[in-house]
Amino acid sequence: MESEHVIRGLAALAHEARLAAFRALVEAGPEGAMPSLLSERLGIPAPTLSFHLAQLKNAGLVSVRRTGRSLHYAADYAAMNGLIAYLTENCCAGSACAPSVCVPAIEGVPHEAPARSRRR
Amino acid sequence: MESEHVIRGLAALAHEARLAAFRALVEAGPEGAMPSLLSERLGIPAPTLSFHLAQLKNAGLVSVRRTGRSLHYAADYAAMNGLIAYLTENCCAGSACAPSVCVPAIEGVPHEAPARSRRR
DNA sequence: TCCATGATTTGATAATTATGGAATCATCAA
DNA sequence: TTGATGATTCCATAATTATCAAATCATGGA
Repeated sequence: MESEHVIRGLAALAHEARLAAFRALVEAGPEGAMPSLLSERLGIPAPTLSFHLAQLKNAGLVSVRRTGRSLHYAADYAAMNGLIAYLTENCCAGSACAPSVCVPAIEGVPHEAPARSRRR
Repeated sequence: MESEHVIRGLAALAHEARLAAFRALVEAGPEGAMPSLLSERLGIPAPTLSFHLAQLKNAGLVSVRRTGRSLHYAADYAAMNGLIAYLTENCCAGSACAPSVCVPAIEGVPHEAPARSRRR
């Protein structure tokens, strides 16, 4: 079920701490950021932040990788674009819509442009 | 508080019934649709739908107008674009981002294009 | 080993949100 | 008025979500 996935994404972003964390990661770029940094930067206790990052991860909006004893969370641009595409799908009855696409300009892994408004 | 408004919008969309209703309204265009129609189309009891439409309205994502004894809810494209703009703000550290804009192609009231990525 | 550090899990509590039948409101036509 | 119709509000119940101290896990040195 496609919409279910979208709903999880929207719900994940619909919280002050998570939206702030996600935006910080979006700014951070493909490199991502460590929980300890985000915790300090956003003023969120580590366990609470961990809970919220888990939600974002569960929703597929961020990815994690480990380097030594620290983790690096990074925004998943493709997932974000997918969300936006779903919202704007069919929005203009077939015309006048500029594509909503966002790709990290920094080097990083090349993300393919997300599918757009497949009309029926 | 800007983010608070965005959070209300995201939370409003992060629900199966509301996302379905909003998308139906997005498809319906500026004309909008009546609750009774949506209720039947989406299979949602009238009181429940009314509750959810109120949430969408409270979040500023839809507008309402009355015609006789029926109401017409319509998607607010500018609000939707504002949401998307907020999410993609700073997403690419300043480059490579196509603008995310959606305007109703049908006649209707002309919506100004939403503000995009005002960098700091 | 043992310690220090970065991070998550546990768990108990608090707060918020969703549901839909019944009652009520709003408008119009006869 | 009265009746019919479109829609919302009330309200009790159910379900979900958030918080963070304390405990635990994971990794890399000394």
